[in-house]
Amino acid sequence: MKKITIKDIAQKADVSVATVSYVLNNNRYVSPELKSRVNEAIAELGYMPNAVARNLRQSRTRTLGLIIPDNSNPFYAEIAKGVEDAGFEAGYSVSLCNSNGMLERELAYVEMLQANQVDGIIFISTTTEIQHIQPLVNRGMPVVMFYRDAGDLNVDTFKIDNHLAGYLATRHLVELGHQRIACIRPISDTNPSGQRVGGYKAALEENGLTWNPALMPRGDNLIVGGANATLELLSSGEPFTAIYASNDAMAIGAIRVLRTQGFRVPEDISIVGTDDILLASYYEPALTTVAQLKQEAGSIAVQSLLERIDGRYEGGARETMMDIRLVIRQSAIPYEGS
Amino acid sequence: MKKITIKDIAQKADVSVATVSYVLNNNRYVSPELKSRVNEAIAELGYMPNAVARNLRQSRTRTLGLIIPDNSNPFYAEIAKGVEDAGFEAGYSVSLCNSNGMLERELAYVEMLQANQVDGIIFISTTTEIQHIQPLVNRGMPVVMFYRDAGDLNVDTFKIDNHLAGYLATRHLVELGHQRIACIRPISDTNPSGQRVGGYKAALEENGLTWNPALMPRGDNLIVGGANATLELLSSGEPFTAIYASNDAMAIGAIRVLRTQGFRVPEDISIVGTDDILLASYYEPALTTVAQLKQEAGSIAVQSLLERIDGRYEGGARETMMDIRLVIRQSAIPYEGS
DNA sequence: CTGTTAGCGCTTTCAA
DNA sequence: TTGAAAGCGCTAACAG
Repeated sequence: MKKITIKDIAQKADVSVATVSYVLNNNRYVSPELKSRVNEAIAELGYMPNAVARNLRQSRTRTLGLIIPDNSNPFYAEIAKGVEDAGFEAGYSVSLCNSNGMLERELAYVEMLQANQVDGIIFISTTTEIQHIQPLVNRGMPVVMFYRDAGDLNVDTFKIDNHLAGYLATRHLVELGHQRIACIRPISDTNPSGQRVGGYKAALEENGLTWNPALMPRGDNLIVGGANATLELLSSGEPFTAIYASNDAMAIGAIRVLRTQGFRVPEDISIVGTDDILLASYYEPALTTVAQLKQEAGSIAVQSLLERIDGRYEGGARETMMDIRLVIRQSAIPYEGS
Repeated sequence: MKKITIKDIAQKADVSVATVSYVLNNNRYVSPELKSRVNEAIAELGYMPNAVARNLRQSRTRTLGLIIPDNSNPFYAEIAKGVEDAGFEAGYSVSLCNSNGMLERELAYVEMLQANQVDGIIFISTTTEIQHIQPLVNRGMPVVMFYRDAGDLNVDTFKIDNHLAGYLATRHLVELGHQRIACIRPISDTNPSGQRVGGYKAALEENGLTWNPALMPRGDNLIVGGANATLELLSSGEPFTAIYASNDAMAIGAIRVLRTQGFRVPEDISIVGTDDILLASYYEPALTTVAQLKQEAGSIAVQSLLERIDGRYEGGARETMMDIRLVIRQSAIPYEGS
C-alpha cells in the first residue's frame, strides 16, 4: 500500500502542492473550484497529512511531555488526566513518562523528549534538587514544575498552599462548634505538613481561640507517627474534642489509637486530615480532609505551559498556589456540648 | 540561542554530515581520528539530535499510541503503566490518549496518532463494535486490542480467561474445605461475568461436587445485584458455607446482606470474588478475589505490537489470554466443619 | 489568485 | 575509509 502524499493530491487535482497545503490548512484564499478539486482528490485517495513532516518544517510538534513518578499512583494519575485533557482540548498530544522515582530514568526521558522536540514539559520531579533541568530550560524549553522551588530557573511552579490547608481544616472544626482542637503535626515545621500548622494556629486565633503546645504533639508523617502522637496527646490529660491532623496518614493513625482507647470517632472526637489520600475515602469512617484539585491543577499547568509555548507569556518564573478544597466526609461532626 | 544541527558539527569537526551521522548511530566504520573530532564537536556545541528529522527520513517514530477510556481509573492506569514501562525499555515513547468513553474522542485520537505516524496503537476501545478501526488496520498500522473480538481485523487481542477465573476462585474454596459453595451470577451467562460460572461448575465437578441451580441465584453486575441474589439465596433455605461471586461488586453486595442478616464473613460464610476492583483491597474484610495481571498485560501487549512493528510477526490476528491470579486476602477461610 | 521552490535536519545510497 | 547529494513530506516565502 503506497503512501499518499500531498504530491499525489496535487497531481490528481491538477494543482500545485502549495495549493493543496493551503486548502489543508485553510490559510490562504483558494478558489472554490480548486478547493473542491483538492478535497475530492483527498477523499478519493484517502489522504492523511503527515504531521512529522509538518513538525520538522514548523519546528514545533504540538506534543507535551509529562514526567511524573508513576501514573498508576492515583494522585499522579489525576494530574495526568488533567494534563491529557487540557492537552487534547488544545490539540496537543501528551507523551507519558514515568520516572519510577529514578533520577536516571527521569534524565533519560528528558533527553528523549528533547530529541522528540516536544513543545513543553510538565514535571513532577523525583528529586528536590532540580538543577538537572537547567540545560533544558536554558535551551528555551518551556517547563512547568510541581511541588518544587524554581530556584533561579525560569520555570513556572505549582504548589499547594499548606498554610491554607491547615486553615481550612481547622476552621471547619471551629465552625462545627469545637473549641478544644488538638493538632497532630510532623517532627519538622518546615516540611509541607509542618507548614500547615501555621494555618491551624491562624484559624484558632481568628476565632478567638488560643493554641496550646500541649495539644500539639509531633510524630512521623506516617500512620504510626499519628498513632504515637495521639497516645502522647491522650496521656497529657488536656481535654480536647477534635483533632486536626496535618496529613491523612497521621489522621488514620490517630483514629486507630482513639478506637483502641475506647473513644468513638466521630461521636467523641472529630478528626480532619489533609491530602485526601486514596485510603481517606475508603476508611471507616470516611475521612473529612483537605484535598488538592489534582485534575484541575494538571489543566492549569498546561495552560501556563501553552502561554509560554505560544509566546503569550515571556516573563520570569511564576508561582501558582493550587486550589484546595475541604472534602467533608464522616470523621468530623458538630460538637454537642458536654 | 541558535539551534545546533548535524551540519554545525560537521563543519566544526571538519568532516561530512554523513560521517557525523555515522558516528552518532555507530553504523559504519569511522576512523578513531574522525570519531573523536566529531565527539568533541558534539560535546563542545552541546548538540542534540533532532528525532523529528530522523523520523521523517526513516518513516518511523518509535512512538506508540495508547488509547484507553480513562487513565485515572486504576484499572487502566495499571495497564498504562505496563505499556509505558515496556515502551521505555524498548526505546519507545507512549502517547497517552483518554477517550473518556466517547467514541468521537476515540476517533479524534486515532486520527491524531495516524497523523503523528505512531508505529503502533494499543487500544482499549470504548465500544464493542470496533469496525471504526478497520481503515487504520488496512493502512497497515499495527494494532493490539484489549477485551474485544478481532472480528475479521488483523489485530492481536488480549482477553481474560473468564472460565479460568471462575475455576481458580472456586477451587480455592474447595481447597479450603468448603463443600457447599453457592455462586452469585449475573443475569446473562454470555457476558464476561457469566462465562465465569462455567469455571465454577468445572471446579466443583473436578472435585466430585455437584452444582445446584438453587445455590446459583442471579442479579445485576452491581452491588445491589449481589445483595438481591444473596437474599434470594438465603431464602431458598439451601445450606452453604461459601459463595463464589462472579464479580467483586456482587461479592461486596453479598457481604453487606450477610452481615445485616447476622452472618459473619468470613467466619460463617467465606466469599471469593473476581476482578480485584480497587475497593476489594480496602474493603473490610479485604476481599479474596481473582485478579488480572494488568501491568504485565500492558507489557505483553507492547511485545506483541513490537513484533508486528519490527516485522518479526507477519501472520494474522492472534488472541492471548491474559494471566490471572488468585489474590488471597481475608474474605475466605478454611471450613471448620459444623 | 496560484505556482515554484528552497529548505526543516537527518539518513543512506552511490561513488570515489 | 569517507563524502556528495538525493530525498522524507510539508510549509511558506517569493514571484508572477
